[in-house]
Amino acid sequence: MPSPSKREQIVDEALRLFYRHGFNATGVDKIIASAGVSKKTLYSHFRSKDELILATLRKRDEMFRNKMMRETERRAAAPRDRLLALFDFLGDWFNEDGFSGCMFINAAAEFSAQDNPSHMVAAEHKRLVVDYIREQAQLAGARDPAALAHQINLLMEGAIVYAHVIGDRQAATRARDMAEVFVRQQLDG
Amino acid sequence: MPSPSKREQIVDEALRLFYRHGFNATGVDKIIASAGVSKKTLYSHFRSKDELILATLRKRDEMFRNKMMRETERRAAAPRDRLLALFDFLGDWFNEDGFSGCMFINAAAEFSAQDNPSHMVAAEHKRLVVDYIREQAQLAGARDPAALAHQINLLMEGAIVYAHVIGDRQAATRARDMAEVFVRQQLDG
DNA sequence: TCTCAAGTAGACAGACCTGTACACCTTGAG
DNA sequence: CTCAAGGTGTACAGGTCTGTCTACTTGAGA
Repeated sequence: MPSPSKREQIVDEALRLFYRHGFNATGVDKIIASAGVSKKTLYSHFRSKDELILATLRKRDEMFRNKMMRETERRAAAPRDRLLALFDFLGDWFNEDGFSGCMFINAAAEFSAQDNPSHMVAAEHKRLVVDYIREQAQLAGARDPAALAHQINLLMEGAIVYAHVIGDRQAATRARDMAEVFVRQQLDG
Repeated sequence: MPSPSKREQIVDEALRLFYRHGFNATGVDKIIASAGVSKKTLYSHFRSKDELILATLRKRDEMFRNKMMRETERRAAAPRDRLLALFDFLGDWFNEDGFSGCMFINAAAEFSAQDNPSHMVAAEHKRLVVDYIREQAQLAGARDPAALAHQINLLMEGAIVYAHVIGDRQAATRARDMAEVFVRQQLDG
């Protein structure tokens, strides 16, 4: 049975390279060289490059949402404050070294067809993020948690695009200020 | 001297293919086959594929902003209404056949480095869109036209991501409703 | 110590990539 | 009619891509 740790090495390195350089621009040869494994090992874990891409997207989804939840909950205890703390998390992310936008937006860009498996994983990721926001909105006592979650998520997506395409460093705080309006709308008065 | 109409044929076809399938995934051979020109003709107009990509992005920028302005101004006469009509334009665009997101977000995704020439054209496009919104905000009498323009544009970017990645058909109206809040904030009371 | 599974290194097939070169055709101006 | 410029079609060089294959090495358990 192939070793799980080798598999992890491959996925971790593929994640880094796909995120930095894109999916089509990153060859299998570069992945195995960086991961320090042979081509045969890679193909014993994954039937094809496409399957490896799917595996990296699933891992990224898990890692990203875990970090988002952890960081958001570390910053604020009350659900209402957490809705805004999401944007502080974004701000830190934007200023990380090697920030290259949202990997799922990038995947949707390269795999444009909605029925492409990678595109579908990206869409699922976005839905799961909205789910988390909706939970917090519900805990905070929002009148329409689903609507508020979509509003907040839409602002987050906008901020990500701003930060990556234009390189706007204020994107996160700008979006946070906007989000505050909708949070107040649903939780005050 | 190479014929300008041939050049236009090449750029038009490259635009269609790059938008639908992505930049790296579209080979020069496919472009010349679709455009009905020989390889030599393409390379007499463009020194390299990269240069062709830049030319298509510049044309897309021109076409997109012209259409955006035309459609927005057709829908509403008053600058204030135009700020919201932008989202009606987006809604129509999202429902067009072959909608594949924003070509400049896609370009930034494939050419992730901020100093990549294609990425820089994408950033410039976004800045020019903001400029137009700011003009309208100013005409409408906004207290802080630049801030309002950024708010509206951030909502537009969010809507585009929603529409493309998740395939949300309501993205444009959702964003429009959100924009109304900020327009009111600056133009009423 | 023997065995066998998992791994490495690397050649290879076959396709596709960008960009160049060569031979030929077409067309309009002098 | 001549001829030069722009164009076509296609072969080609040199490289990269994915995915398969062979031959060899390593290490742990019976």
